[in-house]
Amino acid sequence: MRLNDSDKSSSATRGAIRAVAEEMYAENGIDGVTTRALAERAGVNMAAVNYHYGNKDNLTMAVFRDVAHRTVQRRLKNLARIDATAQAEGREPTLPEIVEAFVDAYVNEDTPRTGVLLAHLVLQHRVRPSAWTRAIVREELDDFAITYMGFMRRAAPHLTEPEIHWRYHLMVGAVMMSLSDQARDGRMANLSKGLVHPEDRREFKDQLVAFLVDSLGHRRAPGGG
Amino acid sequence: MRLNDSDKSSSATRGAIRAVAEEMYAENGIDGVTTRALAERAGVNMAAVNYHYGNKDNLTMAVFRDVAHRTVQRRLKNLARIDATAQAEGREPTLPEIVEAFVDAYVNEDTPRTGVLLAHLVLQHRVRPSAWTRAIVREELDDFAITYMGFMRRAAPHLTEPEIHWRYHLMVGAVMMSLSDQARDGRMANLSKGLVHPEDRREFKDQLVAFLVDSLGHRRAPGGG
DNA sequence: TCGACTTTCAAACATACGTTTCAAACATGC
DNA sequence: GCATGTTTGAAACGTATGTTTGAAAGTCGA
Repeated sequence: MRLNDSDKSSSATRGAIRAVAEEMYAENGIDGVTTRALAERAGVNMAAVNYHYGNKDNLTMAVFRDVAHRTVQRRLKNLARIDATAQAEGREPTLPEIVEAFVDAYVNEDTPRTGVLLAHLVLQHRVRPSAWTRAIVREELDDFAITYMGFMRRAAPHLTEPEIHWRYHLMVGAVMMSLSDQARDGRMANLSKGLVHPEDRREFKDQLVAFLVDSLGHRRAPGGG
Repeated sequence: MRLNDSDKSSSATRGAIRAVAEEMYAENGIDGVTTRALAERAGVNMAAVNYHYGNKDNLTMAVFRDVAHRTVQRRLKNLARIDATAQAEGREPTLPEIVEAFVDAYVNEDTPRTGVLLAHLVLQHRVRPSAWTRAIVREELDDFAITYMGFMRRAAPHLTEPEIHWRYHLMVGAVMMSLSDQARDGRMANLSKGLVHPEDRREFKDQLVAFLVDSLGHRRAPGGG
């Protein structure tokens, strides 16, 4: 028996566990997945999870670290492209451009579960922060946040430095909550009696971008009152 | 032994349980409070929880239903006052007015834990919906949402009907997440290296209102692109 | 075919939690 | 003061979960 998992990467069992974990986390949330249910659905013995991943937290962390990493990479690529275009045209990136670069990872066709999974991670970290959620947020997401705020600064130069921070976090909050509502066919569809369709990627993207661009586009008098 | 709790309302034990539950839910989150820890901190036997409340879910539901109810009542009162003033002046309520009516329940001095608790409820409902979270959301919050959207419609007549729904939910999402960050001395304070102070009620309110008013104040071209 | 290593499996294990039990303490009306 | 109903208390219970165990099965090179 080996505890080091560096050599077990090609096992079919290991892969099945990983794939099913991602599915189930997206469907049931992080606390809603038990080792037993996971093993059964993957057609695998329960002990295999511990054999291949050491323990359940390790598996969970692997899944979500990967999701976070892929999301950030995609966004950084988007931002780099936008930056290049803007520079070539002798201007700064625009707000709609950078907002779209942010939400793209969620509304994109080829990464269907990404948004829901990342929302689960972030909400879990808020509802019940743990060692592994903290680790992922710090190691995979924090740097990107700083980078993104740099772009916000350039695209919305009227915002003060505190406003940049506040609005970045408010923006992330709005997006995460809307993703979690989209996930479990939710409150919004319900209250609107079918008027809005959160599961429609196009509508989702349009409404999200519109809201976010507006929310970043103007400045109030500071200190107000 | 009585299972009906209508007569046990005046017990000191019952009150202690309830008070400590509210404290602990605000501090540790909903899943972070065990019957044992609660009983110990309240200086009460574990069985008292079940004796006075039937079971733990009942207690939790009582706490959060009350928080939700009080929040909604306060907001309705705010909106009624705003409406009266506006009508007297022959105009519609303004966006800053109705946004402030919304966030007031959280930034107010005399209800310090309200915001954090309600955020825990809403996030819990998203992360892990259960019978009792669903019941509270439906019975205490949904009606208010409809009412509030009515005010949004009047204060922001340029928004289409779907936009009203989308932006209400995006707005709620942003607020809930910012409250949960304020709660556990959080990511925002951290990333900004002390530049912003989410625990400062005044700053919190100003930034929140500014963000929300902007996010509701303008309309993008629908369908975009 | 053998032997060493890896992987799978059913079962047992440890633990944390909400809940129940039942007797003791308490309160209250007569 | 006693009988009756209420509240408290320590301990036991049931259950769900992640984890460990030890043997069986599989893999593969010599």
